[in-house]
Amino acid sequence: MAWSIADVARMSGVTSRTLRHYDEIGLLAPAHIGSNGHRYYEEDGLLRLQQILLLRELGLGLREIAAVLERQVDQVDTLREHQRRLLAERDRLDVLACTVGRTIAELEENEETPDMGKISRPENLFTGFDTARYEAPAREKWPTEAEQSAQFAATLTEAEAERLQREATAAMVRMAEFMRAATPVTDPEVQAEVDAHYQGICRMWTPNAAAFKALGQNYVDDAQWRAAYEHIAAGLAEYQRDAMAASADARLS
Amino acid sequence: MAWSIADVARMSGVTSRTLRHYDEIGLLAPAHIGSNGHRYYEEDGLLRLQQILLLRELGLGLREIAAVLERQVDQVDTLREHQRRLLAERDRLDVLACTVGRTIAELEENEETPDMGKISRPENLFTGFDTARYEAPAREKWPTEAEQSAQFAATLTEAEAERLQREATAAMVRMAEFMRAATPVTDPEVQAEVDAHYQGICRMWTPNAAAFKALGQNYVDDAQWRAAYEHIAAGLAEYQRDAMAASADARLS
DNA sequence: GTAGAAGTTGACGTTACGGAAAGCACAAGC
DNA sequence: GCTTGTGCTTTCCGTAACGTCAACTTCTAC
Repeated sequence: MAWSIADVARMSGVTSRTLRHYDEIGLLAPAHIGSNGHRYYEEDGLLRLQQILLLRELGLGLREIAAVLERQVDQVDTLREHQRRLLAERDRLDVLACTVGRTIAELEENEETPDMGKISRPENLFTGFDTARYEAPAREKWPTEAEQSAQFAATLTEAEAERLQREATAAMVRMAEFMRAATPVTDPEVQAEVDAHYQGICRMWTPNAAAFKALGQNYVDDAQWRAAYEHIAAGLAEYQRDAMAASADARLS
Repeated sequence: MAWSIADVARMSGVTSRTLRHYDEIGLLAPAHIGSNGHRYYEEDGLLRLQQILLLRELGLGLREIAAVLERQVDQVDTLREHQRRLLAERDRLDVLACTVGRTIAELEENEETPDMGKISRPENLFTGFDTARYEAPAREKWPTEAEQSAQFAATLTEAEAERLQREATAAMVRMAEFMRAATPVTDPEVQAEVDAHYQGICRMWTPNAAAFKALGQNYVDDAQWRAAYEHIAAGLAEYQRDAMAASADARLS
């Protein structure tokens, strides 16, 4: 009893295209091929197809299925590993769905603002730059100054805040270029960047030498600031801190 | 301030290949291109890239991201739909992992048998053919005969049982061909098939006309039998039943 | 002057097929 | 004998989002 490709397709529920594919990749060859080129399958082929489809429904790849059927690997090991991947992927999707849910909630919450449709909130930028976060770690040491900077931040429109963020990002990238070129932190160009940074901070408050150095150290110590710098280049947080310390020593008291 | 492709790659954490890809598909074009062909990005490009990467981390496809950023679709709607898909896929993987776990357990349970490494257990065949299941629905009406068939099934080796299953599958496919050709159930060829079926059953017990007709009706009524027939061809269960009834009327008493 | 770094385009590979095009073989009906 | 229809064949393109060469140009540094 020989079945044509359409017979097997009807019996198994797959398309003839799939059967040709399995033949092509060597997963399931027909028992013989007629003089007209047609594929004919026998019962052992059907049995093999049944096994293929069972494993396929479990989510295994065709490569793995072939290895299992050729007895090259142990099927229990393969299935155990596969299950591990399935569970990991399930958990990933679970977390992802939660994140999407939170994003939706945030978008809807801000819907009444005229700025609807905006996705780039500060916490989503790569730099993690955030005026609210900016002041937080410093507040413990200089509460009065931190209060001033908070008041300043409150005066900004969102567009202005965004422009400041982009400027800060650009400055960080320029610093990274200096670092990559192994420019000493005392180099005039680097110090000019630090000066610009200092001027920016002075729009909020005016740190003295110790405060400015502490701020630099904070970029290294604070996890979020450090991540922001390290995301741009490895070692950038330390480089920024050293440059700020050099600037403070040279020009502040 | 113009950044090279490598600058943007460092800042954003993606590869330059990815940026070229985004340019290629029109998702993110550089601000301008130098006379040497190099891509240069400006701040608005960075901002757009930030949005792209945020949405990408949420699992959206680049096509959808483009639609959102071009304001062609509402982002909240898109995210909601996306979340639905994520949850559905998560559930699917959850079920799949459970199924794989059960399969592993079954395989390990049967490990001590000499037949380890075997995947095709009867319940996994497309036909759903199973000698244990075969007798169950009939047992209520003809308990004695069902007991005989159970004893017969117990005498079979697994290889013999499998051969019988394949024979049964082949017979079902032949019947499906007759049905597809609109062959009347009283046709001699069809009746020959039914006779062979009857002979097979007679190896277990010997139904009279009423029992044989009831068996055929059972193929239509029982969900598992019906599914096995319908899986091969729509309407096959009824066709089989009618053929068996015709045979019973003509040759049994 | 030449090595090295960084850029470019182009093409192929990945998964598991779907779909279309173009052609061959065989049967039925005119 | 010719057309039409059916079923099969091979071959190629497309999918998502890039990774990975390969071959080439351009610019900078020693």
